[in-house]
Amino acid sequence: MPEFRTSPGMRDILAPESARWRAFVEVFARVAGAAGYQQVMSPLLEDLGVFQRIGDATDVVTKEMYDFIDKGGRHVALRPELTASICRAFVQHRPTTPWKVWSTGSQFRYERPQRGRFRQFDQVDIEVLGADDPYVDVEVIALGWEFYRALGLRQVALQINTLGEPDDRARYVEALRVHFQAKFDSLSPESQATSQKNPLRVLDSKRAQDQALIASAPLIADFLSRDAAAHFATVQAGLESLAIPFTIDPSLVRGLDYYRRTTFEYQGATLDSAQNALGGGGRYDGLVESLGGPPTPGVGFALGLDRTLIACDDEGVFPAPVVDVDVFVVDTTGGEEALAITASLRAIGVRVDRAFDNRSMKSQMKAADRSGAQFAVIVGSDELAAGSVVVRPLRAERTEDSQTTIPRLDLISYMQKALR
RNA sequence: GUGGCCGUAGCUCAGCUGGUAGAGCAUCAGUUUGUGGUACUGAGGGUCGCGGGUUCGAGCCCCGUCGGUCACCCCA
Repeated sequence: MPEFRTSPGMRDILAPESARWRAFVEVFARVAGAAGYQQVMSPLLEDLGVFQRIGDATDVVTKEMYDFIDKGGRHVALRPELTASICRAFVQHRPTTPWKVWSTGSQFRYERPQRGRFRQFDQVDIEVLGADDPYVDVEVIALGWEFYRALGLRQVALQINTLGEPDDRARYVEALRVHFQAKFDSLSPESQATSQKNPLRVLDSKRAQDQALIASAPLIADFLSRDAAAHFATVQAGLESLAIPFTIDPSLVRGLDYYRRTTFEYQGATLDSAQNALGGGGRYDGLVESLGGPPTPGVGFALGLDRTLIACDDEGVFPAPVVDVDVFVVDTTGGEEALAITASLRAIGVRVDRAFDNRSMKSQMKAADRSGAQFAVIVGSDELAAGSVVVRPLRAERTEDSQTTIPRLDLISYMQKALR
């Protein structure tokens, strides 16, 4: 065992998976860009207070934050999510609204790692600030849906719900509290505690013991104001007009306290129940204000890279792209020729690799084969003396005279034609 | 934070009721005195996670610890 290895919940992403991650973000950037969203890059580190506005009742804030005092005495934290940072950026820069942005990057939560869950994890993210229109909710939800389709995923289920206006939500939470209090003893010990702090969250419990009481719980639908009900109805109608299938899940409350009105979640059918949330989001109309900005409606989502890639594996879609070179230079005369040849070919945009350490020709040819190159350019002592190089096709069937010797000076134009 | 399972070469793993380590793949080299993909041959590489204990003797048993994994929790 090496003395040092990655810290728990952290990992190295090596090739070919690293290329897949890059491609993943590129697809997302394309989908978001095509809808008029622009990228925002915010710091990994913020004042702790930025994230505390997410809500004191959430585990993300109270138990899972990587926070510390920096050398200047500031209490800072590694971001546990993107939304709060982006809202802080909105307050700081006051862009014109609607501000439609996408973002991506690592986030940090101190949790026990398991399948589809790491302490450093990546998401892609969409936020729209400054528009109250239910059709923004629809656009955002549809964007996530499109993205999954662009990856090739088919077995994704969209769940939606509404939590109502703040007043609706407050009355509903109170009704839930009463409901759970009445049958307190039949709740699991964990849910008993949760029902005191945040009754909504009990609806999220996966324990069998709690299911009966969850099923008999009051429904948010009975607490909605006219405006909230109308908003939700328009969201549903919009999704229907786009032919995006969805299910209304009254227990979909999501983990962050800032959600108001619309909430939604994309669930992978192939993942089992524990970590089946590929992505989720909703409205968070009060968040910007709580960060010191003007009253500003907001809606957005975050999609987890790890879980989405697991879903891709399960469906056999979105494989890691192959990263090959075009040409591999084999030089048995010491390597200086290879230096010149690779430089001149790279200068015209040809992807070129070479061997080092003056290995045997056989060894270099093996490396050439593994590189995936279409051609090997071979320089031995004869070629060096004659001012020529051998160009050998590697992909084609092997035949005795498939290779050809050309003057060194003709190599650039030869390759330009051969690789066209 | 709680619990189950696991921890042997770079990777995947084998190792019977305890007798001081093996395979496949990968790597490197050779068979082929300049030329890859197949085949054959060989080589390098392990203080069996770490620390204690039991024993004449531990990879194998016991305790602890660290790490991994899965589940709860939480959430993406």
